[in-house]
Amino acid sequence: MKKASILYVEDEISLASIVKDTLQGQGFLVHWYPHGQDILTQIETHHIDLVILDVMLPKQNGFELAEKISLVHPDLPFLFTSAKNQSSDVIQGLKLGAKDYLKKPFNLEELLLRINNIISLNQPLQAIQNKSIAIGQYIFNAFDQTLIFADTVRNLTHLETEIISHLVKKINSDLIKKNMLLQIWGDDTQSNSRNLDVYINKIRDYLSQDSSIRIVTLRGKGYRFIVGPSE
Amino acid sequence: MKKASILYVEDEISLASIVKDTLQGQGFLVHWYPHGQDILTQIETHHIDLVILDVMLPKQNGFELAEKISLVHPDLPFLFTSAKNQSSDVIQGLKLGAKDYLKKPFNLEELLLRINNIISLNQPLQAIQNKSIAIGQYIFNAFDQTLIFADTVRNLTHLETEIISHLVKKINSDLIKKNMLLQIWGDDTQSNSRNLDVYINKIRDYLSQDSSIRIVTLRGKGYRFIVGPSE
DNA sequence: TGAACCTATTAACCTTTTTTAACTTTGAAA
DNA sequence: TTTCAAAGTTAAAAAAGGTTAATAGGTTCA
Repeated sequence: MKKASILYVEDEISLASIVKDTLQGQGFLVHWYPHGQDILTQIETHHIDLVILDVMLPKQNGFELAEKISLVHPDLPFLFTSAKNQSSDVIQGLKLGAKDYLKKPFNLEELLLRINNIISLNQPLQAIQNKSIAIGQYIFNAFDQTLIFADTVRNLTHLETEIISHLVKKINSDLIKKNMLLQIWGDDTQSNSRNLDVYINKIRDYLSQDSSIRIVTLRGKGYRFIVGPSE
Repeated sequence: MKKASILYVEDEISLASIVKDTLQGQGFLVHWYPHGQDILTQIETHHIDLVILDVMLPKQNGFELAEKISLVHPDLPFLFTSAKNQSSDVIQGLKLGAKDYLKKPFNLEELLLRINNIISLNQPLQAIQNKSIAIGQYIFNAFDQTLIFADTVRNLTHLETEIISHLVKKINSDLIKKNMLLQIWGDDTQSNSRNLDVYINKIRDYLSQDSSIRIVTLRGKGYRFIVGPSE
């Protein structure tokens, strides 16, 4: 399972360092910043699964930051930590769309549990390995590298399997092409991008016997893998 | 949208009554019980979307109850409310799989926000998926990327779809151009702004067959998408 | 070793979508 | 009424992706 990546904004250095170590100890990839400047750029360049924002930051406070972030990335989950412990503060935070609001001082174990709650909810499909899963009328098995349609078994290559796995993981939601390239080839060069195009073309062909399956192109962004009644 | 159904176990009658009224006022269907007996039967007979458990209950406490429930219904989300406010209690509750743990006394608005967080997270996709919506005499489907007028299906591009989605979301109210640019392109440069102008022009054309639909320009601000008799 | 085979990558050419550019119109402020 | 920025309109340019085929790279096995 891939490490979840957390963006953490906290200006208290001693606290930040403890939290960072704890999260890293649990296998998270942590990007820590003492202030909110250039946060949007950071989100663009790194793949981020969760944002943790302190509310009282120098200059731009956590609430303002959250608003900016969710404007551009409405599906990126975030939570607040804060010494502002009034009910009204908590409510303001939650209203902004925060998945949680932890009052300071918080217990580290509680933080971890709450993070796991958010992240696990956000990626419901996990262990695809060694399990056959249905894609419309097809049956896909990443371990066997097979795609079955009505008694016909098609043996897939490694990359075909890899790409279908990515599609399946993000079924009915958006796949960012750049992320796919990074995860599959390790870099997102122009030529890898063309390569992926070729594979998508091939996979579209493989899956063409069930018309309820579609790989929609989000030009300039990626793809959306749609499986379901299309009426 | 269907009413979400909540199972609520709380032995303090006066509190329970207030919470119940509040939840019902928000459109939830509430099943309240002062103790945990026969809860599993209740879950079998009614469809339940969320369980709220007080921790300190007579006989069987909330933790025990939660264990029993999640054994049989591992995907049914639950949260605790409790006057047991020790960190260790919270952690114990979360470890059992609770989606949240509210310390008493809690603010009712906070409760509502946290409930909404849990319930909306639990049904993230269906809502968007494959839902056609009427725009005057047109039918728009963001998922299929189609716009239908009297048997004629127009396939939309990704950006066209994106922009119409934004219009629809703010139907009959103001759309701030800057926000649209940020959400769609990630920045609000001059050239993206001209680009949006081009798309608005195109979409006005697409929607021109129903004269009750208008995209009014709010010069220097954005647009207002008006659908309805044009008094 | 090298021929047959399979997979991945690159290339070439085409189509569609998005962006940019250029020119026109509009509307608010001076 | 003049002026200028914002938005409308149209067309051309540029970029992304679709498609198909050729090439490269590596295994396997005689």
